[in-house]
Amino acid sequence: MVSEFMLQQTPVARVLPVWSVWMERWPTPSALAADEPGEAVRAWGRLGYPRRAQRLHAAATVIVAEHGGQVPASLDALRALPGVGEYTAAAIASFGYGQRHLVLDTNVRRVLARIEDGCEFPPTHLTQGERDRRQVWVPDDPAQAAAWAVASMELGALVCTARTPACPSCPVRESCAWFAAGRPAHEGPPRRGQTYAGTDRQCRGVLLGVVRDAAGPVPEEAVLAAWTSDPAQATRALEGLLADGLLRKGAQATVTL
DNA sequence: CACTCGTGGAA
DNA sequence: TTTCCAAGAGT
Repeated sequence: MVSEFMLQQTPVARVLPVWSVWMERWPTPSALAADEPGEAVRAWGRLGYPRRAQRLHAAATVIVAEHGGQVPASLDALRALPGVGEYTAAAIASFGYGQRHLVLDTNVRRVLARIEDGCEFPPTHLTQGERDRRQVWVPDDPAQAAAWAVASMELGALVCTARTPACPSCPVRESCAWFAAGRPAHEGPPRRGQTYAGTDRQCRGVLLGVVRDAAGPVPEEAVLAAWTSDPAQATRALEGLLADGLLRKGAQATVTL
């Protein structure tokens, strides 16, 4: 569950070291729940999207309060936990409990888009229709389904990659529609296009980083001073971080995690 | 459905 | 140097 949270939009290589330290410190949901949410945010380091740390801590609290400290096995119970969406719930139930679910992450979506649809990339947004069409790929036997979930994801992560897929060494290239079609390039508009420099997101990251890397409470003034290009934006970002509970007001105009 | 929310490494 | 993008979730 911890690794699934950390891997939401963050590469494996960057997650590994943080995950090791985290699991050493908080081996169980109750251990995490007993500590401060701010400590979870601090231990999150620079993995990005620190709200995931906050939600993981909140999920641990719910697990202790409602599930006896054990990560629930049912999809519905998992889905009800903060920070657990369709993918993460299916991943935990499948990888952790050997259940039969469609674990449809970005890797598997790409793999099946190529194999079945002959398209280089899946649509931008996941629809129920796509989900229905992929569901039939899941083996009937739960253990086989769980193994298939891991395998299809690994195939996408290591072989059938987004940029330069290793088709020559792909074990299923003979049954891949995209390969058979000569690997046609993606049609349509660019799939993404988000600038990051100068955004509120970057600003929030800078401000939170100041507090995260400090030993104790940081003067509000010092936090805002970390973003000089647009003071109004800094003020707005700080308010947002406080509203989100990622930062808290301390004594004497200071802020803490 | 569209938008927001971090970060850093590889192409 | 700029762009792309990595095991998504919540509003």
